[in-house]
Amino acid sequence: MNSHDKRYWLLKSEPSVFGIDDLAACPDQSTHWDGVRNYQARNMLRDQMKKGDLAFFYHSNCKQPGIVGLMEIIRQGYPDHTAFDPRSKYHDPKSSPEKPRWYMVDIKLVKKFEQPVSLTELKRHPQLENMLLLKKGNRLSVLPISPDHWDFILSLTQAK
DNA sequence: GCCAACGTTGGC
DNA sequence: GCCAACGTTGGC
Repeated sequence: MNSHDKRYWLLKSEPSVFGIDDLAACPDQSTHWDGVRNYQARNMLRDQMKKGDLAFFYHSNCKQPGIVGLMEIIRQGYPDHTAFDPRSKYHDPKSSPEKPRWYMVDIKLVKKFEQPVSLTELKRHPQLENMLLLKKGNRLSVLPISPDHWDFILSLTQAK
């Protein structure tokens, strides 16, 4: 068991690039969360995300943006090797195995919601008004979620 | 496709 | 260190 307190996160991905159904199709419904190229997000992946933490899967930049499922962090931050690959679209020549600049975690699908929680719905609830995701201009692809918000959003997925 | 709100780059 | 130019994100 983990001795630390479990933390909650939200991870964004464009479904046209990698959506929750792609994750569901992965062996063991698990893969690495690669391609994060923002320092603030990197720091959270590298320093704060721990094995056993839970994360919402958020579909961004698509017709129906929203939270579509939840995942577990099964491996904490380690160097993102796609940065080392010149053929990868995530290649960064300034990152090397000796001095990695970017990090990723491994995640596993826990549940795909039968009823996704759309961005529109999230905005409708005053309980969520200071959620980072809903702050103006927010563009971070990795965001912490407070336990209260986590529980509240989960309760929405069980609504009829 | 538009555009606001960022983040990054690089000249000075 | 400043800041203009540029690139990206992401809702609409």
